[in-house]
Amino acid sequence: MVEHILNLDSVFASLSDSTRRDILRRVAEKQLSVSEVAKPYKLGFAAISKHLKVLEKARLIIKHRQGKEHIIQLSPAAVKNAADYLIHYQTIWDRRFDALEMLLIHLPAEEKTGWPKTIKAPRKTL
Amino acid sequence: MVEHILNLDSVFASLSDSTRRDILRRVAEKQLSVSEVAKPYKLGFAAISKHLKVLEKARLIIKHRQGKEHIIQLSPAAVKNAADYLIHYQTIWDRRFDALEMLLIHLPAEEKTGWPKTIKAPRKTL
DNA sequence: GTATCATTCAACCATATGGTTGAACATATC
DNA sequence: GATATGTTCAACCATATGGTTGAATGATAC
Repeated sequence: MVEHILNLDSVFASLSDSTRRDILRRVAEKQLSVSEVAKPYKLGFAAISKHLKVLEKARLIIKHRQGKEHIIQLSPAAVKNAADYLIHYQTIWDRRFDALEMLLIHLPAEEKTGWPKTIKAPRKTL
Repeated sequence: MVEHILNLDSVFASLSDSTRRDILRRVAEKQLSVSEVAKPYKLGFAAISKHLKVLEKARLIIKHRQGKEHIIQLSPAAVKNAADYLIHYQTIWDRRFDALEMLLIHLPAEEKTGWPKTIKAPRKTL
């Protein structure tokens, strides 16, 4: 099903930097040259180049040359795969979340859950 | 809607380490003491303790004392929030993915997309 | 109180990360 | 060919990360 190797370490590491998340977001809207990518930030070109290399290694973007410019685009396949994984994670967590929620709703708090009282029980409306 | 501050930097940084992802997965199944968490890995206790602190700071787990043991549980609220965010991300990406797919289906490849020919077009069945 | 068990803290080390600067490389233009 | 433009590379710096070891803390057991 998943054709490409999804390196979760590098994908999540890529996403752990807000500049890179912002770059991803902008590149998702429209393909950009490296200069265009760099424009909004007060970083040097080399720094942007490094960020792009991180994103490229994580297969979140594709870089290719067009004349003297290097064009950056979101890498559709890798993004799709990452999204699939995240959905899977989300499912696991939601299930667990529901289970914990059940516990909290049906048990008299602290007694069996072993939670400190300062921890709020999750709410359905959350 | 989101009550707690979701620090995406620390959440994604937490998820970028496979040991921590594994700990999260195991703790999601069942609450564990620090020793129990540590057991499967060949790391020292201090290393595990550090990993747990990273996860705690990212609000992905809750730690509390029970006698002389420290019990680790998945932090439901934070996990729910993280999952919500990931779903959102996934939605953005899926939308973008669909848009790229449209482009690739309806245009004669390389000419207007500017993609190198070695890049496979995404497939509906992916 | 003393010993023991569970865990953390402190100090240290190696490597990774995010940034800088300035030189180098491609491509386009004159 | 010379020059300008766009981007990367190399070297460097500061800080963060992931690990170690050994001492310190906190709670239980004797």
